[in-house]
Amino acid sequence: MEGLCETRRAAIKGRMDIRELARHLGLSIGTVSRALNDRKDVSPATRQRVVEAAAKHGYIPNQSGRTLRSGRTGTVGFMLTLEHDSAIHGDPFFMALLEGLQNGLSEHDLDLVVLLARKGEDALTFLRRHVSRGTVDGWVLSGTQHDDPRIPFLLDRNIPFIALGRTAIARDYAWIDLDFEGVMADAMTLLTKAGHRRIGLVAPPATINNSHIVVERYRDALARADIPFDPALVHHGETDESDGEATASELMAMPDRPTALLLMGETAPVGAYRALRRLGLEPGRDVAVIGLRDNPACRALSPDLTCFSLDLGDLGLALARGLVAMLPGQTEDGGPAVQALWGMTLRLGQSHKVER
Amino acid sequence: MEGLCETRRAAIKGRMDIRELARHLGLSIGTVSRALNDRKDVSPATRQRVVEAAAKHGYIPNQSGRTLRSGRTGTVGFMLTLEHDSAIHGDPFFMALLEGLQNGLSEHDLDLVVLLARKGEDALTFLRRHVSRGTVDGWVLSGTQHDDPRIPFLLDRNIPFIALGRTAIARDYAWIDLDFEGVMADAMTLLTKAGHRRIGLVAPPATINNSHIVVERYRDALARADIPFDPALVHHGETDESDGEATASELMAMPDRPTALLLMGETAPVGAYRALRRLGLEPGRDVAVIGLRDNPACRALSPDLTCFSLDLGDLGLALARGLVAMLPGQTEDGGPAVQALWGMTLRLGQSHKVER
DNA sequence: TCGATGGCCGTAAACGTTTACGGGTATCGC
DNA sequence: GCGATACCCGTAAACGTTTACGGCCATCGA
Repeated sequence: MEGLCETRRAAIKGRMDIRELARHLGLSIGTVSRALNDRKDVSPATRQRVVEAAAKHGYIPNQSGRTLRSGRTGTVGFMLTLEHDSAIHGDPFFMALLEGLQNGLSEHDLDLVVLLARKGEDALTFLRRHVSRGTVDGWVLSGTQHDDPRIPFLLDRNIPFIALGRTAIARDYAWIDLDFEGVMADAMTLLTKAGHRRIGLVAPPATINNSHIVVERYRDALARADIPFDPALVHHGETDESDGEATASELMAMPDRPTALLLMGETAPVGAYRALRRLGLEPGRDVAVIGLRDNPACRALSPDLTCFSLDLGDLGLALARGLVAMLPGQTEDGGPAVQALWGMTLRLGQSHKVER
Repeated sequence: MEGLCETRRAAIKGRMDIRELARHLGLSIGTVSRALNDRKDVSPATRQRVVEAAAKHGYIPNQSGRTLRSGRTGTVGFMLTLEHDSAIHGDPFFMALLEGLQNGLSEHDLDLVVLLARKGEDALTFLRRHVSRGTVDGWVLSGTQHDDPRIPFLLDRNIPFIALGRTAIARDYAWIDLDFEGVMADAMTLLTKAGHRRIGLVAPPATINNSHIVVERYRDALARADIPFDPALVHHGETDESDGEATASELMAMPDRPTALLLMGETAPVGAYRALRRLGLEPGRDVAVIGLRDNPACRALSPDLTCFSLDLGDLGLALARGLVAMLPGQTEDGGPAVQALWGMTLRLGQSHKVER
């Protein structure tokens, strides 16, 4: 009876069970499980025999079964919110990042799972849904808002996570953020040293956290150079291509128009080039232009855009390691949560120059 | 005893069980499950009462439990192989596609899960690993090779999938592919009508399936225009930026150099523009250039690149619907597997022109 | 009135793992 | 020779759902 039942299951499903594997080996499923999970209480000889048999029969443990019992999924979730789709679509930022993340997680036998919010689904309900379904062990959060409800949500349930980007939340959690302070300092120094006194700034929307940092450092740099702050020179927008074009047009239509543009968006410089040329102005000759990152779109610009670069693969690796340290049972404790700024290096092109 | 045990579990875990929810309602867990899954054998009044209680307590079923029992995960996997990373990194193709996919799946209460192969992990072993772990119910395959082992693997185990791209495999399966036939016909007509007789072609690597189609149609078009085929004008490469630059340089160094370049890669035109200008040649004036797709990088080019466009969101939607029709229990049968070409429309810029 | 039918609901057995617990040897120290 | 101690291994109970099955009650037709 019992034997019949087991053969039936194996025959029907055609899948290698841990039970089936144990039967082949003449062992109990408990021993097989212990052997495959590198736990103690298994003799080296048996362990090897089990591992070899598993490889031979192509046995890979069912994830639902092990998750249900152990509570661990062996996966980490990356939350991709496509709220501002234009900003993301033009953005190869994440693709390169994902690879680094997966590489970092692979070191600990973990897998990365990228999840997308459903149409019209709020970021928090999306997170809540997947958290209570138990899809992943930990989270990498991107696109952090100035006041991001996901952070307290995860903190209160002490679910491991690391954020790509700071917030205004005054609680202790792990994050890595791009060094916008350094970027702004370098860019503003370059421009003020060259004699620019009217510098147009395109910053991300005010809801995004780094927007505040950018504007703050912009004003600091002006003060250091004894230049009065003119709020009309600062624009907040989606920092995508079309917005870059519109904003550059507006700034250049001012009576006392800027001599330099600082565009803190991935594809904004593309639009800015277009807008300038429509006005008969050439970037790098009539107007100085500095962008944020040397992404493929900006690399296509001519003259070469002066902007900043970073190693996205390394950043992904750092995020992965920061998160892994917080997962239960990985190390003893992992120490304090990582909080770090990720430096970006200035790449001089031709676009920051002007002829006087 | 029993009551104590249950309270302990709920107190410790702090999570709302189906058992806990049933206790609150004074119902059995079977009835609760049936009510939430919209099955029969539940009175309308009870059903409503259960649904309301679930919403009130924020109960969301644990995925591992339901998957383990039912065999369904409610998710669809998108396989992202970063083998040719340069081709992908510069490629916002997928990001836009993913959104359409998720939207299509949301219609059926399914979720998209993007998975990355580990470093050095073969595409097939990656797939085999996740299939036997049972991570998803169906697959969307991209980057199909000319002879792709993943196709027979999934077919033999009759696991639902749809491929973005054809292969040379003569078996019946669902796929949607870009209409490279149409693209090549339109592009070649444009060039030959303009009098070009030496047209340089940059095609994807020979292992990629569409590479064959591209070259085939290239020769067809030449034959139609009574132009002899010169194999020296055809290059196979990664079709990324640096490769586009190298290939364009090579082609332009020929004694009888081409008067037009046809670049069937996402970012190859960016490199080509750069190479041409280094030789003192201006795209759209001295050499005609036609690209594949109007991605952000190509949109940054000046003069405007003549290339093709498609709605990636719609494509994702179509893929999702094609796959959903194959999932068990969705419809009666779903009919024959969808096999379709996805049209691309020509966008005329300035780059295809030449002065004679 | 009675058998049959159908609507609701509870019971319990799965699904495939992990893991606490206990038992059986062999080894070791005295 | 004997108790104590490792070292292995098997047993069985979880984990949270779904679902086949059976039972109860009300309704209905004759």
